[in-house]
Amino acid sequence: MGSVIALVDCNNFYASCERVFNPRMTKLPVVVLSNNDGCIIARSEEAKDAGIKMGEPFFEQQQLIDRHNIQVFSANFALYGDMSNRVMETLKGFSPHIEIYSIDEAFLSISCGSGSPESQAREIRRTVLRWTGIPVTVGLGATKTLAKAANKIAKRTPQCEGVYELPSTADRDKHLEQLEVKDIWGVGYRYAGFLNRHGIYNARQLILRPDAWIRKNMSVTGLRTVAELRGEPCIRLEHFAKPKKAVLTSRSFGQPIRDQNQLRQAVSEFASASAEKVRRQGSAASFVQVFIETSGFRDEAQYRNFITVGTPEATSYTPDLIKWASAGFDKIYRSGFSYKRAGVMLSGLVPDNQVQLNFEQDPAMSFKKKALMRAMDGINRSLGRNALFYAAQGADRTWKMRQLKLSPRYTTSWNDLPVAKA
DNA sequence: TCTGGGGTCCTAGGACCC
DNA sequence: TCTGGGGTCCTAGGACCC
Repeated sequence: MGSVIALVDCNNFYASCERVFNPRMTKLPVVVLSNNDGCIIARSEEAKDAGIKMGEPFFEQQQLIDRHNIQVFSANFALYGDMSNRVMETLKGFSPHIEIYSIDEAFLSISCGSGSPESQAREIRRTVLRWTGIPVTVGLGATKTLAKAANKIAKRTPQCEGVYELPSTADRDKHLEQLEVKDIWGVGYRYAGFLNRHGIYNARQLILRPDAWIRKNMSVTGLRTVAELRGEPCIRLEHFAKPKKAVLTSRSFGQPIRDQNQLRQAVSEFASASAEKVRRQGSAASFVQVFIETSGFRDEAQYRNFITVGTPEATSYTPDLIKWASAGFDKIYRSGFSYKRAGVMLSGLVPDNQVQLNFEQDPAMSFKKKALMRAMDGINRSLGRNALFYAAQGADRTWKMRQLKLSPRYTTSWNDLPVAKA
């Protein structure tokens, strides 16, 4: 007794970020595109009302966009990441028990001591909006899954005004009738179809099924989801971010690449970016995976392949990782194809300070490598990504993304600072 | 035609999340 | 012309061992 889980979710987060610095657009429909200006990955309410679909290719929605005068932005993840930090810092003021679940969501454990959970939730909403300009919705429930469910209901019910609490009393189950199985956290497209075929359409019907049936058809993860819907906490609040087990950097290219050297440069760049992410969490990688692929949408010869290369000892040293990635790449590259996408995954991540040194290796060298990486990361942090980069990455960037509608990095670059005019 | 019975470890694939 | 990117967990089945 005494505490409840709140799920705070930023509304249409990327679209909202763009609007914070474009007050003129407050009432205009806004969409944000994925990398390479490929798909629509965020929509303001007005854009949703206009019938713009989530995840659809931009070019297919172009007519609708023109007709409704929808404002279009290329993804600006530097901006969104920074805005996310501001929102999360604000939330930390409301509860020390917080799990940052994604770029735009956090679970908070709220104690019922100081005001009802609902009044606290309303205060959270007001404060985040005032301090960051980002509107949020808060769902309240006895478990994470119920908080998620409450959030879903709040979002689609205007009368909730951004806050909804699933009651903890016995009649909670009736409220679960409002929740379609496809909207349950942990039930995706496949399971929703399966459940529907068995006559189960909403969360209430689901929790009435016997455990054995759930276990058999939806595995133990399904069982956890159902227990949580019944009000029994099974998924803990993770206060500390767990280190990632694998890190991936991949991109589609603005233009297809046929040339081996150019493609190798892209692969080197992805290896370098992944290495930096690995260092940031204090890890070293035991495996390097490289993949390359052709478009899949084009009516021409297709090729995709990947390779896993084991490193002699776990490392986070960029030149070594570029070397292994390039070697792998040269093994899987085939000429005569138009490549559209490539990526480098680093896995088998171990804490950097526990790396087993090869006995032939000079400990002083390992120390120098780490010092060099620290210096390089520091310079790139202060002067911008890739201020320093390796020759292997190539200087011409022929494979760069298309980002025709990029907004300025208002909050992370002095040059892009918004200017108030008198 | 017959072709044990366990265990463990690894991997590929499928499900999910944002 | 143009179709995102980055993760986690679970399970089944094969390899291998005794």
